[in-house]
Amino acid sequence: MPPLLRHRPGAPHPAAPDCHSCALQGFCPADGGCPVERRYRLAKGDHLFHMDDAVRPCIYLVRSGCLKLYQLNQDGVQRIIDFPGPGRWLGADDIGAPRRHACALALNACEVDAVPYGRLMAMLERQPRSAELFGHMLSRDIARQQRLLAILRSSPAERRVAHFLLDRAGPAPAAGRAEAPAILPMSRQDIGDYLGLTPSTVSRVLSAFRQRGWVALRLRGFLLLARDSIAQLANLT
Amino acid sequence: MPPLLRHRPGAPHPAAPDCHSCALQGFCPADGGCPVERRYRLAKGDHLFHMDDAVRPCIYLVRSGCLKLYQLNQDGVQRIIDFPGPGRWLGADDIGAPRRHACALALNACEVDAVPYGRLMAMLERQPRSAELFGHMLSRDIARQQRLLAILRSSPAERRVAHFLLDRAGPAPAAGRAEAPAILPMSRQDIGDYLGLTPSTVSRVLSAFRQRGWVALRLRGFLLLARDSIAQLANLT
DNA sequence: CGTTCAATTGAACTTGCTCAAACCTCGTGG
DNA sequence: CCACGAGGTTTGAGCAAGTTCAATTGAACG
Repeated sequence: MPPLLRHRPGAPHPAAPDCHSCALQGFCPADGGCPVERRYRLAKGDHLFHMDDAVRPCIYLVRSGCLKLYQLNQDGVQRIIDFPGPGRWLGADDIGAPRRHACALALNACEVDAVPYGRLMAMLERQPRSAELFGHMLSRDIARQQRLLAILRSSPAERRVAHFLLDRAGPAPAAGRAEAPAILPMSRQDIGDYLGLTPSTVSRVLSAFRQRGWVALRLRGFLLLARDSIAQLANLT
Repeated sequence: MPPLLRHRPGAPHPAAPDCHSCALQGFCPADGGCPVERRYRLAKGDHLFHMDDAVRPCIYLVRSGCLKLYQLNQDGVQRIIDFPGPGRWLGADDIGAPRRHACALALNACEVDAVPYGRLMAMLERQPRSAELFGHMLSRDIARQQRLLAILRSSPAERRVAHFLLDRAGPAPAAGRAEAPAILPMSRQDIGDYLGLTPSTVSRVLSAFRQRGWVALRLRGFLLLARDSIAQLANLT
């Protein structure tokens, strides 16, 4: 079990924990009743939870770092579900289930805040239209899954990778500002599993992008040099 | 707007509406407070709602028939999301959104019951652990999406079609009983869009199954002759 | 009975996979 | 400090699967 930060459970959170990029944006009451209970620090390779763990009734907010959410087949083959990073949450789809249905592994050093279901629900119920709020909260994840489904259904490899890179790079920088280097903490194998491609194909496509001058590649990161070209190829709908 | 059945809103549902196969199985109070407000009858080709319609705060329970849930690209290309049939619901992922993000089209004659969010939520809140219940309700859909994701990521065409047929055929009949004929109300194009294949490939695979004696094909339906072989090919994990 | 649209089938082609070899990176230990 | 080894990455050649395009068949409906 990973070490946890000092923070008195039950008390309102001592300092605003990155509210500007929080997944609960707009749901917390303005009077500072932050529902975070604990902060976990994970080192690279640590598991936040395993498949078939008993579900601790919490959702987790990712503050920094990047995780790999995956399932293990009985064949031992992994099925990547997602790579949640800062501003995302995990565990909401295990609400009401007895055991976790996936593993969550830290790809690099991570900070993760735990919010107990009880506090989340109490907070929502203090708001009018709690059902709508909760639904809206979940709908972002459903929409993300559907975007991935759309890509997997029938896109060539280059479009899949283009989409993935844009997703990793985040929103475009303000006009006139340079692209920030983006990290790629997962292996080519992981990317391939996520996109339905083989590691070889991922590598080939990335090399092709590099040769066209679209990206600068490093082993665990990249820099977008031609976001427009990549976005055009990805053909975002 | 489709015609609606006579049923006094606000009153408890006059007759138990197919509770044995209802998607709300286990959530309704035992004392008969069925939250259904109205029943819609749709003819083949009718839309229950369109993309970008203002969201009427209801979820819809499919009682009979089969619908096509899809989005329209700006290119005019359709993206199939799902084919909800009896016992499924629609619209839960639009909770909290201002506009519907997909179209729902009846593929044949359908009966659909509407449940207002308000009643659903009131019903859940009368139960202990309403959050868990609601989460459990949604998790079935998420699990379905993830199963589809797994298939799309890297299965050959035959496995995709095998999986689709098993999904359409429903659970195996009791030992010794014959397979019931299953309907296939959608076009080959729709099946292809759903599975990430071309209509040609779908047709080829179905023909191959027929030639192996695994299925009997009709234009808008089929009959499983060798469920075992197909299940083995689908290799359900 | 003819029209129309969907489904089937065939042939050539393209894409991404498989298999395999070479290479790079990084941690480990001499 | 350097050599070594292990694992991940890149790249190539051949191959198999599915697509594209087009022609044919079939079914439904006026």
